[in-house]
Amino acid sequence: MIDKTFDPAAVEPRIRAAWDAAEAFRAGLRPAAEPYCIVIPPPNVTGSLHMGHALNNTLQDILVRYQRMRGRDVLWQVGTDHAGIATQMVVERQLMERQEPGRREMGRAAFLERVWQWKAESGGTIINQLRRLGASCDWSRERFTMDEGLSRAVVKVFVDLHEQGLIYKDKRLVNWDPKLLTAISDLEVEAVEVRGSLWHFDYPLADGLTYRHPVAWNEADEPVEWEERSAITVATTRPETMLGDTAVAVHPEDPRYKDLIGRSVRLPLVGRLIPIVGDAYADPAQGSGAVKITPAHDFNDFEVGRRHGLPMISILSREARTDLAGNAAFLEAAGPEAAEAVRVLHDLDRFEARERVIAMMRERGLLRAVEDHTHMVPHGDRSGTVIEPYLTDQWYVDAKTLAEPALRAVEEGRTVFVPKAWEKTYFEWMRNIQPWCISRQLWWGHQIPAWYAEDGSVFVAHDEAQAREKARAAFGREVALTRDEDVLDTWFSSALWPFSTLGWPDETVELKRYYPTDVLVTGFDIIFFWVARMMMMGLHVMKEVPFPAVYIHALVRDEKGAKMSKSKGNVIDPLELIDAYGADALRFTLAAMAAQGRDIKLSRARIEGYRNFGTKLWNASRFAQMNECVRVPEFDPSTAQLTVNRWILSELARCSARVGAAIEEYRFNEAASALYQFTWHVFCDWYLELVKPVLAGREGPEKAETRAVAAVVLDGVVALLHPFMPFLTEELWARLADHGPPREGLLALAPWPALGEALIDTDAEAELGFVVKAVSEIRSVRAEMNVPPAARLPLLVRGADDTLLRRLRRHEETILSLARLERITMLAADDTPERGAAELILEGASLFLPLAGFVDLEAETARLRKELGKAEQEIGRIEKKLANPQFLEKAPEEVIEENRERAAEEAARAEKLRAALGRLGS
RNA sequence: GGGCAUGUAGCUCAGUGGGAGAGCACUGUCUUCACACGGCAGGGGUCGCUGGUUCAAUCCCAGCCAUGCCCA
Repeated sequence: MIDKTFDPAAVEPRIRAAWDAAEAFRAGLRPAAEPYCIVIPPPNVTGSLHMGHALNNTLQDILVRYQRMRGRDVLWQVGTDHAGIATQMVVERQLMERQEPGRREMGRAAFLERVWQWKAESGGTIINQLRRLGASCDWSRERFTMDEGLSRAVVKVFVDLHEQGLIYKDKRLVNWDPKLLTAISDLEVEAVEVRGSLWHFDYPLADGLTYRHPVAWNEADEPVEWEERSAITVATTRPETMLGDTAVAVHPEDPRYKDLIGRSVRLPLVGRLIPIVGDAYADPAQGSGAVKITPAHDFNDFEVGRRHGLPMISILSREARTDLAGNAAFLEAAGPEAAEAVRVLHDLDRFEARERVIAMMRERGLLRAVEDHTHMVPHGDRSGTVIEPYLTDQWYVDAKTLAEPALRAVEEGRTVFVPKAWEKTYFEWMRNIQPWCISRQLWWGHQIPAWYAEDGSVFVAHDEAQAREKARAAFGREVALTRDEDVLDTWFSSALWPFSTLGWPDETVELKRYYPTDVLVTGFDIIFFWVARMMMMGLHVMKEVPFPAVYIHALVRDEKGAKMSKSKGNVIDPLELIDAYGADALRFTLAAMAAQGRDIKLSRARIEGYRNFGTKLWNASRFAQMNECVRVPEFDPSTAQLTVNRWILSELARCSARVGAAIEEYRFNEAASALYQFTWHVFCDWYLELVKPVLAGREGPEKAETRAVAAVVLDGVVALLHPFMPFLTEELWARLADHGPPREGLLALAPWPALGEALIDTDAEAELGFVVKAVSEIRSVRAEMNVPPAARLPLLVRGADDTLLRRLRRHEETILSLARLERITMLAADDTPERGAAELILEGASLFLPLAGFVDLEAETARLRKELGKAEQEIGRIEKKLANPQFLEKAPEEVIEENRERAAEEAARAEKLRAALGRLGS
């Protein structure tokens, strides 16, 4: 006997073990079947399961389990990425905590050994957590971006792209993390709003030059007063960078300054003579309208510098400390005053240098003003430190060239985004793509396969031997080579994931069979990271899109709609929810809330509700088992005789079609709600109640058929629900076979119950629709009239047509039981029931409930009046429409007809209600 | 400042060019032999605002307001 409630904590591990033992999720077991493949967006190896993962993987699992049941040969490729910075930080922290020697002390080789050791011990956390969620990945094929095979793919792509001129070395500004001492990508930079100041500095014009600067304006905004000035004022949020200024820019059309273009200012503190250039980057409305240009320390200034051929003077070190003494570029054109600057300002932290520069400018009377100023400051998302634009040599991928085919693929619909709106985001990013800086000053990662000779010439090769060979060819002799110390951005290897995991560069069977994959499921915040890069690399290397569809799901927020974050302390741990409610409840909740284009506000109340839903199905199964509803293998559902059985099979067939279509369109919430609606409000609320009299009655063909149908429908609903609630349904699948013929295998591998059109029976649906309506209305009247629930009333029917009579007779027993009636009596057309009977109108007939004992005349009057009011309102609205000649002329015939019918129906109903009120004497 | 979303019942959210829906919460009621993680019944909305298109707008279009996100 099935227990009263489902116990997830006890059942889940057992079910998981059964799946494992059967190797149920292994790809390739159905060689004749059409393949279906999803590669997991590889989670970070240092990570643990958060709500975003839970949603992301629940959706993938629904797709994958559905396709597996549909008979496809499914590969859900699982694995993790090596997360360069994050992993290195984790291990360094560990070393520090254990008071062991640091990374630099132990050296590169020893450190990497420690990282691998850490990976072996702790790197499997998230994979195990995915299993708790019920994910049906092919665990036997787990991959890691640092695996031998995947690393080989990385080297090959690097070498090939380099040969093709698509990877190159360049000196540009990068986002430099002065704490981690590495370059990071634009996407790892977070802009944080900071309340700072805007300092206005006077830069004296060279050669004693002066100009007229307006100081007062009239209403028409025309200057009316000027003053003679000998300095130009610039505003800056970063005073310390002035030491590296190489120009002042003004807008070419700015009347205040345009005559000064081509002249020079003498840079205070440094004495360098720098030009005033005209450039539209200077916004006349911003600050003083003149901006200092520091090409080596600001991305915009860098561009201005390029346009005007300005020198680039870097005045900061890798640690973001001032670097002035012995700095040739800084000293080259400096004046005598620079000596003091070097003495006072050299080797200071950038923020301290800022204070000193401000103080020195103030002492010299060159600080004109200070304003409060709120602006966005870039921060490293790992280190949290302020990112420094920094001039260094780095490796770059020519992303613009690779983006071309990736853009076209989406424009031409070879890859589609669901929902489509995200294509715009993708286009926007791809069309404005910047060179992708792929080198990182880290140890953990794929070391760049580039070797340098003593003269600095570089040899990119698959391995050292090949590099040596290339060097020999170039120099005509053996030369000493040193390998590039840097490693590649983690995303470089992730970009290859859809084919590197399948064996590329080898021409494996899997690669041929599963590439391109079928869909990529991910969050919108990751479009740039994964989608764009996988598209670029997939198209370049494989000449084919990596996936024809990208499903973008929502962000999971807390119940107030705030983004979950550790610093806010509002993160909900999915594992804790699984402990509390079971994985199935969490999964169903996420699926039910995964409406396209809207974020998920997760609350415990919702999860509890869907836990209850699972219990409901569980108890329905319990009921079926108690009533010996066992499967009858030779029973063919299409031969069912009883209308109620034909009806539930019809409803099941509709539900199955709806769920399948919804999953295929990535409408997870629609699939979930179709299942919820059918299971609870059709199967449990009505079917099981309707067949209770049969199941409680005598043995016979009707009871046998009902038992068989109940078993078929229960099997069906359990199977349809399996992609959403895999544990509970797998358990029920087994328990429902406690009696009767044994199961052949696991539900995870059972066929999807695609019940054909043949089971759809509109007559049965109409008939049961009537029964449901009749019972509901009678119950409603009883409740409103305060009839004691236990009281059995007679029902008098007048004016029923043949169909109605037949239906009443056929379902008399169930109507009597569900509406708590004593008997149904037919009245002749001229018969009037005794006074004090409540009347309701159904299908053109009058149904009377004699309530003489308990009827409350006033309540009944009020009830009828309300009904009548509704009917009249409806009639008014429809007749207004029908009276409009335009409507009759232009609206489609069927809409007009429908309105006419409704008007007639409502009119008849109103007529009867008025008569009923008349009988009550009001 | 630019771009993209979103605004529907107390809350969370579906939905559609032609009769406003769900879940939760709420109210009343029932310990009836699957289930109180339950049954039955019920209340509750000018579909953000203003215009336009249309025979007909919650839905399409424009503007505005509000909120959120992304980019500068």
